Amino acid sequence: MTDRAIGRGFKRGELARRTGSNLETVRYYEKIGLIPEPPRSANDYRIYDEAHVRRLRFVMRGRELGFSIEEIRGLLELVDGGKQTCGEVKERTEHHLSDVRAKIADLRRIEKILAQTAAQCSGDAVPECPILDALSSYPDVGDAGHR
Amino acid sequence: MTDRAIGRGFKRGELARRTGSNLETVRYYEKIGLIPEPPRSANDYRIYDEAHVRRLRFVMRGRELGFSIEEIRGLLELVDGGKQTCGEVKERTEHHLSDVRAKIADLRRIEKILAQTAAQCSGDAVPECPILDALSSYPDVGDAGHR
DNA sequence: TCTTGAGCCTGTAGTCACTACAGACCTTAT
DNA sequence: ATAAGGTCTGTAGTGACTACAGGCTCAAGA
Repeated sequence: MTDRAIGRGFKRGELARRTGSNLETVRYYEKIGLIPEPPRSANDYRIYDEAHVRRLRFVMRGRELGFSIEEIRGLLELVDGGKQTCGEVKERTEHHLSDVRAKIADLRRIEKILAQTAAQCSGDAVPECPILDALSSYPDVGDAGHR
Repeated sequence: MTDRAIGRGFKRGELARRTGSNLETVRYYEKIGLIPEPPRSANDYRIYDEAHVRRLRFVMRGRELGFSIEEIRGLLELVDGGKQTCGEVKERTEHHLSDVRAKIADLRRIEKILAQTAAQCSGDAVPECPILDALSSYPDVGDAGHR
């Protein structure tokens, strides 16, 4: 192969390895336009460089912090547009932060219920089970769409 | 229709309304075997009764508490088996509780990073952005599969 | 030289837990 | 008579991947 001729590029496997991403995810991100289509070698292998590594790391870091693909796409547009105002980025980050905090609150509510219910339980080999009772009783049926 | 003739049964819409679930979700749960196939009226409408309401509420409550469909299926098998030992149920609940706590810990870590990063940001219309810098730097690449 | 294995290519299907829709049928009220 | 609304079916779409089948090229070992 002509890798050396093209110069310091590397293939998909190495990009995945360097970024800690899954091999298939690389192709997926390319398909949905999060990372650019790289040039190809003579035998149609994708050839990446350091810029691709940085881009993919940005995406992965965003995912790790719980941003959705579309949020990351938006952040990348700000970056690519050049006219990235820090204020805009900060606003989106804070919006996302409030999403995260809402999720935490939700999970804490669930944690509380589970812990309380489990504590009521004897753990014996008895057919009566307060946990199953708790699952069977369904409070505030008329809830207006929260998850 | 022969609803009254069949006696105190009701149709899918009312089951959904009574349980607060989505109309289509009822059919979905039936398809995957979480709630039993109800008898049908002459015109092929599903006819439910109070037992279906209880069953569906159990499922929905479990989902609200973050149990997966398969976990709920398992819980239902314990219930249906009759030989439900409270100990088994408690064990599963506590296992799930530890999942929930792990998720909370994860989200708190994320919350912290986001809050710190946003705090560093001036919010001005400046092209340099500490948030984008933070997203670009990708710590501990060699992470062994946690989400 | 042959062969084996690794790595890459493509497109497609599967995952989870729904949700939505199209097109047909039936019921109910006006 | 007709219009609105509920129900039936199967299928497709969501998000964010992940996995696989079937085929190609390439480098190294026997």
